[in-house]
Amino acid sequence: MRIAEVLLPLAVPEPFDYAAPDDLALKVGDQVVVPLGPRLIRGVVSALRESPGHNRPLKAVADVLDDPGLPASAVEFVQWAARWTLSPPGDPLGVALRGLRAPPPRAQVVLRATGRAPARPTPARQAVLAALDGASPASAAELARAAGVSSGVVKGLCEEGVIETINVEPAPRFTLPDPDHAPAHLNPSQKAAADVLKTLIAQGGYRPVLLDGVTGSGKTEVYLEAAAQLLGDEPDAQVLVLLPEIALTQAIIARFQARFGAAPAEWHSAVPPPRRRRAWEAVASGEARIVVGARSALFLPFRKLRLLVVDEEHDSSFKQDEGFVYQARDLAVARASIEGATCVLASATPSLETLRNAESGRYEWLRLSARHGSAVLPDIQLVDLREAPPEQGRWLSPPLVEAMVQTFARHEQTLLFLNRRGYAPLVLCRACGHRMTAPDTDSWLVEHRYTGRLVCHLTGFSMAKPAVCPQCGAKDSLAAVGPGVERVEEEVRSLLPEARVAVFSSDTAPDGRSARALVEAMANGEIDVLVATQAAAKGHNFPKLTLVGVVDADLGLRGGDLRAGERTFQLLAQATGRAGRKERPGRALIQTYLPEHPVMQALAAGDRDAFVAAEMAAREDARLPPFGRLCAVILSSENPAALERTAQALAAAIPNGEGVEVYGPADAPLALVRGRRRKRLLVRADRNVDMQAYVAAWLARVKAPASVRVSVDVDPYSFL
DNA sequence: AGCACGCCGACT
DNA sequence: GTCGGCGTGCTC
Repeated sequence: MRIAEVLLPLAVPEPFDYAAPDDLALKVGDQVVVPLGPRLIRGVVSALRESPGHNRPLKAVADVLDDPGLPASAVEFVQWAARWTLSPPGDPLGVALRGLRAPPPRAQVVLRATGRAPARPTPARQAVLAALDGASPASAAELARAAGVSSGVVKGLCEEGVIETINVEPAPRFTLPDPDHAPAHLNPSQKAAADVLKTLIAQGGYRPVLLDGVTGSGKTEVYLEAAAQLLGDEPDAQVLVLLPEIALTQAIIARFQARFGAAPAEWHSAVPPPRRRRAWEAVASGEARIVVGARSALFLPFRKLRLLVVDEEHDSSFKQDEGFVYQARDLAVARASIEGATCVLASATPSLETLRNAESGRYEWLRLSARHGSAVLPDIQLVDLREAPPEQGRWLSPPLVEAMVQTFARHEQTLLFLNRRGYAPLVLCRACGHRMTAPDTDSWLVEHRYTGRLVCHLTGFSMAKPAVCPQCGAKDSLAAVGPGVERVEEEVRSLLPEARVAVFSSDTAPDGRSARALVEAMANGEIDVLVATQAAAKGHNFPKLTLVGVVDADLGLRGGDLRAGERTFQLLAQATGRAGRKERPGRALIQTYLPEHPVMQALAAGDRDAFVAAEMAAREDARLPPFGRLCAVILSSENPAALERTAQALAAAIPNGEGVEVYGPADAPLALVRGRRRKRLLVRADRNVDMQAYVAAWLARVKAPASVRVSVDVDPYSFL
């Protein structure tokens, strides 16, 4: 008999077997309805096999759905992703089917004038016709509101035949990109890279490529031209561009629109569900040729994916840290391999993992040298805060203040970078030393002065700032400790009272529109000093910006995270790269207590290679990524005793294996989150070890009680 | 994810 | 004496 293996969007560890009735003519990727216990649920056929018999009675597949199926390669990718992340296949399957949850957009109706004159042209009726001129309202109520009359007036006009409703095509179709619409003029360095890339794409098959070039060297044009050549040669080919943040999609979509005369499909969580469904179907049918999106776009049902670009590949936002935990950059390489596509990883400061692959020759390495146009890299200086400390209660050192004053006098702009939202990261009682923390958590509450509240940045909890210390009851004893962007803004206002100062953080620019408004104000010179978190560090171009001040360069280095140095280098290189992009030379001042640290030395020298060499040597010594691999096993429970017992049981069951060590159990750095205690074990494995198999075998030995949650994070980035 | 089965508190 | 609380476990 014929057996269908069916993936279900549930937390079950493997596909379930069902009898495949011959009359359904099933194939891999079909969406089917299957019985599960007492109910019927949707699933996707992952394999079909012929079997002489079966070990137990099988239920039969109930039906095939009309919805488009997943291409076989997408099914393979879903299963690969599940194995890689040690997750039930239902997790990636759920992501892959997410676009189908919403109904498709309904046919739209608009009102328009028929041209017939109303029998009695009252003022109200004339107002309606005036409001209709040039507008296309979707309902009588909307038109009535626009005209300032009651909807009865509109209704009367409809009945008289003065206004009619017509059906229009739902959302605009995906227009085909035109590869010859507006070709870019590439400089010699870009052209050389684009030519290699075009050759690789034309050869076909899986090809991983690192596109490596400093900020402003024009990486986007390079992959745009490569995509143009591909779409010219193979009109049915598909291109996916993955971006680390939703905020960056608009800019890239505009670039594609300008280059190809057609907007690409957009895919991320902020796209309304009906439009997402249309995009999903357009990708499945092959109608959408270019997709720009965030990490989950990786799971779309491409028919013929030939080019996959991961832009800003080093960005830690590609790591999904909640729910289904995955690193989209790594999965992108896997998807490209399954699809036989070219995979371009682009960055000015590539991750050490990617650089290692490029150095070893596993990835093609394309380097862009020159900065675009006449711009030069900024002159970068370290400010040793031990020698030039700020005044008591201030955060800007005399050299930085001096530079800001001069810059302001020349009517040029300053960007002060501090990756810390709010006014102060810690509120503590001067009388008893009590630290304000979120309930059931160890994490500090951050003071926000704009809103007068204390906020937990991890859980979103917030409360009004209390008048007395909740611990000892002392009055007016709560002191703000340390700086956030709001506090630096306050300092700038007192230093430069005439300057126009603004703050750019996820608080002042919570959505794309307000972020764009701030970026535009800055670009138009309406702001003299911008105090910003990392929200403004990437992707924006400010021609009149000539001074970048990094308020606390050591911030990212505290906390003992494996990638602290790497991340700090990337972020600061990015932030200092903002200065002097047009003809004016830029300057960057980096405040640090650790001027001799390799990260700071490399930044000051503008020498990425020196930093990478030092960091690589240290990682190799410790056999840490990219020379080894890590996997975190995190236990959490509301019951401390059960947590402790499970941790001990797991520790006792650690299998022996060559080239693998397990550290812990230890309290997780944030040991208490939402009332749950957390413990962590960390696996380190050599690269030639099948780490996933090792961890799976280990966890299978121990049966954790339901009160203890066990979660696995392959290649962890956050050590919280 | 549902949905059932299972042992302990306030009701007709 | 029952109705029902949601902890635990199973679904091909």
